[in-house]
Amino acid sequence: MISRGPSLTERVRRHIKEAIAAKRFEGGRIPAEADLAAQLGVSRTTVRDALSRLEHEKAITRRQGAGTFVNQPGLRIKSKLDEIWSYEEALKAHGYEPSVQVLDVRTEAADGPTAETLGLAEGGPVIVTEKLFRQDGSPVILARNRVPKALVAGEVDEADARAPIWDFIGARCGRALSYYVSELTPVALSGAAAKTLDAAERAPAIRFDEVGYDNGNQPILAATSWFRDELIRFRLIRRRTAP
Amino acid sequence: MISRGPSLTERVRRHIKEAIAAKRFEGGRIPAEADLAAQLGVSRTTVRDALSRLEHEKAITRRQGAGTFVNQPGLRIKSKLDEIWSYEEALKAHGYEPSVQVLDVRTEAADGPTAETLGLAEGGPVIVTEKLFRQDGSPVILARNRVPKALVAGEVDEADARAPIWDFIGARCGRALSYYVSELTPVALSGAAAKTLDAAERAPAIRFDEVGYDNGNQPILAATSWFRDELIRFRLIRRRTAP
DNA sequence: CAGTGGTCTAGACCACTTT
DNA sequence: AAGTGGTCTAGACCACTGA
Repeated sequence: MISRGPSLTERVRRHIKEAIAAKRFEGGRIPAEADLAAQLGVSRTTVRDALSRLEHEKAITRRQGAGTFVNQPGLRIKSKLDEIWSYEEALKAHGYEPSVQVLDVRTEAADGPTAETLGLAEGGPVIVTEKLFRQDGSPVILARNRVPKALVAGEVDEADARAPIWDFIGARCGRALSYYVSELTPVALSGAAAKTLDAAERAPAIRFDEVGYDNGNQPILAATSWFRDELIRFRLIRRRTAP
Repeated sequence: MISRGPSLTERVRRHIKEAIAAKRFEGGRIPAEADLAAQLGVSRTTVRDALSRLEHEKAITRRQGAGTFVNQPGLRIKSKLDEIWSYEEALKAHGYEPSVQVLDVRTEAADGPTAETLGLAEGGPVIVTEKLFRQDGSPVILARNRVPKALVAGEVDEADARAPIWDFIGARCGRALSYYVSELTPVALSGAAAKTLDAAERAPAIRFDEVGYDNGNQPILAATSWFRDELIRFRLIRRRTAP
């Protein structure tokens, strides 16, 4: 049967996911929805909802008339670009133990573009934190986060800044980061960024310009990050979408 | 009522999508699921399925207990990286009329890595096409596609190669491209690639290394593309996923 | 508290794939 | 023809939001 947990659908999803991980499905074929429902003692709708979630995670493939199948491991990619939520986790997925160094925490006046993206008056105070992520001692990611000071309760010190940014926002702003809209630009590292990342002048890198939104689609975070690519690589899955 | 079309759910989805585009929902608030169901004369399940699809496309946001809301236009991004399916379409979304130039069509022996990703014997013949996409005359994307010759019916000429690659595969290989797994690397353009793209030596760019799969998760396409970023920019939405 | 989306059931028929 | 996922219905109760 199924272990306890949140919703029935979610428990069914985890149950199937565990079975996939344990390779309990012969030939990668998952039993028919009706069979699963009978086995687990739930309705077919519940099974279908669970399978839909797994399909969306690219864990399985459904083919009408044919059946439901476990995806190849290559498809179940770690550190998919669109699912990265924490740089620490992304680096861990690459097999290294990351370390975080807080370079700076300061309050400054928002410049024009920042004020605009965050919906502030120009010059309104923002808290800026800069962090450097290392892998085996080598700097890999440089991140600069900007949060409106008005949203943050209390003062911010280095220890606060060390936590992942969404933890910080959840704890200190009374709301949760829901998603990022990210823009991705290839750059040649230079000056301070190159030095901080211990990279050659004009070394190729990727810059992320991101805006973080809360559940109500209000912008609460403006972030810029630089990635050295020798040590971290991004993958994603592209699918056709309906018109 | 609802216009004719594929499935009821899909028709409901399009109906709602049109209403969103026409701004027929006051204050961006979409009626309650039960109301929509009654209005359209379908079950609430059908409405929910349609809304789920729209939610996945980031067209709407659902908040339990509160309601369903139209997303801000900024969220409904064009040319999202994970939804790009045709470079022509992506360029059009940037507001330019793209042109395509076929640089080369040839048959060659697969090298080791290509043979491995495509599941061929080493040295097995692959058809290679190289295409250059321009925007207002400026080269923007250089794409190199490799397809196993055994999959392709008949000979391939420039006119065949001019079509989008999935059209070509659908028409000539008897199967459909279902999705890509893409790896993204920042590079400094040099040599032939820099020259072809009319870019400065060591100009920053992004290289895509991709494998295209069919419905049965079989690899049928190995592609490499280079993008000049001055003219095209990529965005994506990052969301938290369930553990 | 009323209203909303979230979960869940039981059952029916259809479209497609495989044998 | 048998078996599979896809669609659709009608109805129930729960969890959460907001006034």
